[in-house]
Amino acid sequence: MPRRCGKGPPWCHDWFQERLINGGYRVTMPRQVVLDSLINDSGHPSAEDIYVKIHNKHPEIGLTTVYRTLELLVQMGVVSKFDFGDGRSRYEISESLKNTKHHHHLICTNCKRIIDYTDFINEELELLRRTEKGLSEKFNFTITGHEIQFYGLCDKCSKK
Amino acid sequence: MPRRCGKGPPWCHDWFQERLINGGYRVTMPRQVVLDSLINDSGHPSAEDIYVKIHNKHPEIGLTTVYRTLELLVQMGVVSKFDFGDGRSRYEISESLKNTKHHHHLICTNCKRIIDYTDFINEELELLRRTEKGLSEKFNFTITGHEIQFYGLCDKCSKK
DNA sequence: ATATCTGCAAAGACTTTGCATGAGA
DNA sequence: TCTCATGCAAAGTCTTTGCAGATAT
Repeated sequence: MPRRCGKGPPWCHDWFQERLINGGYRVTMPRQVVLDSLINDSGHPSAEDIYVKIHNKHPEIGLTTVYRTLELLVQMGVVSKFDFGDGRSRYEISESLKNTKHHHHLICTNCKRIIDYTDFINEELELLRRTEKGLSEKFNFTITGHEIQFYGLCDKCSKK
Repeated sequence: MPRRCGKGPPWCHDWFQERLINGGYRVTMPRQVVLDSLINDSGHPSAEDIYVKIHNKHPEIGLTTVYRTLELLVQMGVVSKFDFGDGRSRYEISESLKNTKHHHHLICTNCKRIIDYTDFINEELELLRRTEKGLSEKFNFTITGHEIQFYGLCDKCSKK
């Protein structure tokens, strides 16, 4: 039977507890803390970024658990995993669970700065939908996601 | 003074020798062998794939050199580096140096199969050009490349 | 009660670095 | 000749795994 948050701690989310239970998983503190950290993060944290961020309040949560939790969250479709080519995976809460608009990424290959852009998105999305449809028909793929990113040098790095 | 291939071995490419020299690099056997392997590879080999592929004919070329050469080739713009989320980098000769059309990738998240698709590319490219222009103006970025990939399950994997 | 989760330490996978030897110009 | 490139082994990162103890239901 799903527990209810009531006036619970900030990392307590009804919908998440229910999704865990429906998936046959247990509602644990580390899972809720990691999820909450991602909900309140506007960036693209790596596993270690998350570990460090929650470490003050929750020193009992280990890096291994963060990795394992992220894997679970990705598998549940709650979180998206990205690779921007700097050798570590980065995570972001799924757009549908956040109040942010759909966006793509612009990455500076020099300083690794990542910019989310939402401009031009509508046009892109429309094309993506069509492409997705075409691709799934032609190759018999069940398409679950896409990634679009632009690489280049940011203003500061290109001045040098 | 640039050497000329003449009736040299298959891995001898005039233009590459010149580009090396112009860049202040030396024309060495491993560099030419790695480049030639990529030219004759229609897939998306990892560093180790390349190492294995050339190892029979060139057992004297070590994995470290393959890594170092790939880094050089990417930096020279001769080769593109990709990350499909399976924990290793993958490489492809730049389209302008090969007789293949521009393509994007469709990746099966289960069996890791990668399909190059060229359909819908024209429409995509046109949109990308516009987006690139818009982004570079808005964020003052010097855009050097883009990556578009779709993820999903291939026909075989989605049947299971 | 008991199957799942967790933390720690150790192992694993890929990539990079240090250094002496070898090769290109 | 003299600098740059290479191979080997070792080190470095990020990530995963094994296992005993802790926790959720």
